[in-house]
Amino acid sequence: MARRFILKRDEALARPTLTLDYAAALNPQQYAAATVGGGPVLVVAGAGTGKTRTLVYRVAYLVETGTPPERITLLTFTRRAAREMLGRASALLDGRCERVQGGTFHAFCAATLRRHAAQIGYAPNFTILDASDSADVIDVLRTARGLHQSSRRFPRKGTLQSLFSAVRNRGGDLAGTIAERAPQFTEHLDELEALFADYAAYKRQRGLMDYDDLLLLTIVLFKTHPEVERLVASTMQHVLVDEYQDTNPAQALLVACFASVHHNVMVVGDDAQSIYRFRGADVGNILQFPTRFENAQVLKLEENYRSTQPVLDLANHLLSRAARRYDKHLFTSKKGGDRPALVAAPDDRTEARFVAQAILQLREENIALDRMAVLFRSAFNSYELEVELSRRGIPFVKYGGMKLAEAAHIKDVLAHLKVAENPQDAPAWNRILQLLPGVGPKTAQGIIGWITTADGEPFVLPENPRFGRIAGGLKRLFEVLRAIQPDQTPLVKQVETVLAYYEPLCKEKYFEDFPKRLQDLEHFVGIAEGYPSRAAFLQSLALDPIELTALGAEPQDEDEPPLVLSTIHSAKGLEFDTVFVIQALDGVLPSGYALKDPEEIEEELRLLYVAITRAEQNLFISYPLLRYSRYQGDQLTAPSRFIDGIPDAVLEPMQLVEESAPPLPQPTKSLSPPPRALPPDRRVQDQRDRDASANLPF
DNA sequence: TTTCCCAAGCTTTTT
DNA sequence: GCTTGGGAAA
Repeated sequence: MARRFILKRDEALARPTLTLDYAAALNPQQYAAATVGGGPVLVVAGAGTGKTRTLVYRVAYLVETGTPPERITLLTFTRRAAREMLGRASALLDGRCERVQGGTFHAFCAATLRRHAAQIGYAPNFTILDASDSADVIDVLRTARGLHQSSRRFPRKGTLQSLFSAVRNRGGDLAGTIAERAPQFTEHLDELEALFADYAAYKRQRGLMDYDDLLLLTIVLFKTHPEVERLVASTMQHVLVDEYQDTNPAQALLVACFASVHHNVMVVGDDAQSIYRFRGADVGNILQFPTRFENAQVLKLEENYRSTQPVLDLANHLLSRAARRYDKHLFTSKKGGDRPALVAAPDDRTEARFVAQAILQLREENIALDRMAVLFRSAFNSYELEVELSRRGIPFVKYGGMKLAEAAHIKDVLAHLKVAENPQDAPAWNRILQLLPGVGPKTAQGIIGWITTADGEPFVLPENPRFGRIAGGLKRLFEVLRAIQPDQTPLVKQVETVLAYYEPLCKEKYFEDFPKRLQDLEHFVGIAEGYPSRAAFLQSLALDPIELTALGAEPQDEDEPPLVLSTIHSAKGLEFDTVFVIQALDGVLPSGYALKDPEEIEEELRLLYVAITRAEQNLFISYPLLRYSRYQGDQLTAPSRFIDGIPDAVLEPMQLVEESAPPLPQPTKSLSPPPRALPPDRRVQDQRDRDASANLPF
């Protein structure tokens, strides 16, 4: 290691006057973490122990004690989290905290790579591929090799993409990954290897990077150009990493790089809340932090400020069932609180009715809608509930699931912008060319081959008789591209230009639900307004995707902040007064896919743990006894193995009872239709009789 | 070569 | 319920 020279602090700053009273605002453990000196620090923070608060105060403390805010880097899991923390720190202290560098690993790496692209043989305008873009690229390459028509079944593009990604973000090799995750494809290993290599070469050649590249190429950049690593690391006087339990090996390595000059790195996390193993996250990172970083201090936050003791009792109970022991026992000094309730509903629809009614009832008790959340394993688990909420006019937003930029029509528009930004972006070309009538995969490939190898002015169509049939369409497309090419044109103008061209095509392609899509497109213009440039816009959409469904929220009750529906993954780090966990079924939570691997089942258990520890006051876990399945009609279900057999003293069974129907009005002679059959009012009744609830006849 | 139609297959979580 | 893949018509 290089010799170190420690710069003394400026005299004026040596004894700073702190404007915040840290000791009063924080408990002793939080205070210790927020004000700890330099060096590597691991903060193990159980759920609800004020981790975010501590980080916010940590940022403020560093700024107050003289660290220039732009020398502090706060790495978070989503950009939303970074924004929120820096906003809170600013509110606490002053605007200086806004200048703290904050964001995700991916965003930070993308920015670094743009600055130093040339050093790894990329142009700075490289395009970022999201997972489905990347699958599309793989699909084209697969077809080019003729693998799609191999006699034995060959994995699909999505499967290939996730396999390739798994190989790269776990640092293994293809053969091993296939053996472990998809042994049925072992016979295709040679072809897969070749395709994998094609994919890497193709991206490099066309200036494309997928999510894994952002991290891995940054590491390559650092390793091949140590001076860049030093440069970057020397600007990072303090590195703070949130949700460290969900970092993958590449991210852990990056943290080490970032901290390689100043060694001031604080990582915060909770091994019991690690829920991104499927994405390559490795709990080992947090467990091995003390060995990886010399002289690391380990601090703990243990007292829970979020939840009532009954909620924590359930959380603790759940963790005690894990095969791996977690060194956690959450406690609170809060008194009182209701036992979490377990609700067995006869079917999905009744479950949805129960949740909707309970929400209305709680709202009557003055709990704001946005202080309540409904959490579930997978985005589609809430469909039934969404219908019910809409029917009752309860406003909601949904997080998780489909992203705006994943909708086909939005991808189409984006592809035009991407081509303008990076004319080498073959997958984007492929998309926009195939929108033209008469252009299919083959023609598109031909044109792309010609475009991406042609020198000189992009978007100028030569006189080429081969394109006769489609010349008109191509000509209009190229006019649009030329019009938007310079990024000096205001972004909104660019988007509008593309839309004017695209809308007729869109109408043609998606005739049935064109109006709905048109709405999204108009919304999309509104989003574009917030960005200074096309480049910034594209990067932001790739790295901080906007929830499609969050936009769809009915704005009918503009002034009432909406109820939150969210996948458990997307609810990470949030808290709510009341939480409903729905569809707590075996095969859903834990997911059916997880059942073959004990490690994965354990991750599902942690997922439920994360869900229930979001609750401050009220917690309801519900499941339907019958579920409608697309192939098999109604199916009997089993409650999640995680909640099965938890003592009533910890998780209280609650029975749903239908209000008895009002007496039927006497039929009259007139044939006027009966009054619109509104479903009778229902009551939630609390009964102790668990067995009766198991076979509700209704 | 494109496009249309039908059958088959599968369906998680996210940067 | 939706996407993907195959086959056949245009």
